[in-house]
Amino acid sequence: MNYSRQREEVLEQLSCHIDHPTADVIYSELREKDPTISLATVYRNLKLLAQNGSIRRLTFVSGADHFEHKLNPHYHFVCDFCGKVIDVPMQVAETLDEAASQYISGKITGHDLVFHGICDECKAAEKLSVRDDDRL
Amino acid sequence: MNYSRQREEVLEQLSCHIDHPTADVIYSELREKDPTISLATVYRNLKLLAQNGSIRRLTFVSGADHFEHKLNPHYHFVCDFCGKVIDVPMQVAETLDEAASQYISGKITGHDLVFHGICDECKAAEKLSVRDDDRL
DNA sequence: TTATGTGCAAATCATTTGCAAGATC
DNA sequence: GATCTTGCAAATGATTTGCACATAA
Repeated sequence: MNYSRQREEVLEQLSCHIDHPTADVIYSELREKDPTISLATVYRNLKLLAQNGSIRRLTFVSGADHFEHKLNPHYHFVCDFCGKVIDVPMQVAETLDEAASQYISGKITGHDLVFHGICDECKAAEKLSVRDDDRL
Repeated sequence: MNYSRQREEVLEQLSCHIDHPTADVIYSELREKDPTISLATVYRNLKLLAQNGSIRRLTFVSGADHFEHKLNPHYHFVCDFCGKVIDVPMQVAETLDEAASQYISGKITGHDLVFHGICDECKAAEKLSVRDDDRL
């Protein structure tokens, strides 16, 4: 990955946020300093930076939202290669909510726990062909 | 909420999935049984059903993706009213990954933990005015 | 017989892509 | 100079909305 002023700006702008802005927020803020930067460049660089691990995209699964019928509460596993969502039938840890309540002032009603990794099928496929990570 | 055949169909179609389909998948499947149902109706009903708690929409924050500069790993709190994302500086529980690995066959690389609830500002505002939950 | 829900098409929002021009190595 | 990156505008994908008609209470 070559150097680019715009990518540097995107990273710097994100770094000075204590909250978690959207691409559009970053774009609007950058426009004030650099009136020619384009939204596409912001999106492109956010994606690149997320792929190389410098920043994190907060998302459950990329693409369209997924739905499930509400049964008993449970956790999920998302394959970061194919995007598949699998239920994890492990015990839900209610104690986590109590632990977190000491750190935030709002009222906690529950939590979502999503494990990330590679599913068996993708793990097998990965051995054969290296892929360019288009997700993230 | 009145009864509607279409809403019933959406709920039933989702119930018979062990995976986590998108709105479009539900729509395509329903079209075979009920060739006149519209995509808008599927979206509308998925939203209503999620709002009334019958089903769950799998999403981190609704709307555009959010980004953060990667510091040390940490958890998040999302206000279900205003959508705000706040860092939770509690200790990350690596033991969760081990626990989950007994239930799934893929390789786990990490996890995301998102607490849900109501932030202080919304909690205060809520006392004054009841809102119609447009999120979800 | 009023409020609610539907189907359709158009609108909107988030994100990506094609392409010609500019920057980097 | 070959390759990577940008800006712009157009394209795409996901979801919502306006409106006239149909259905439920």
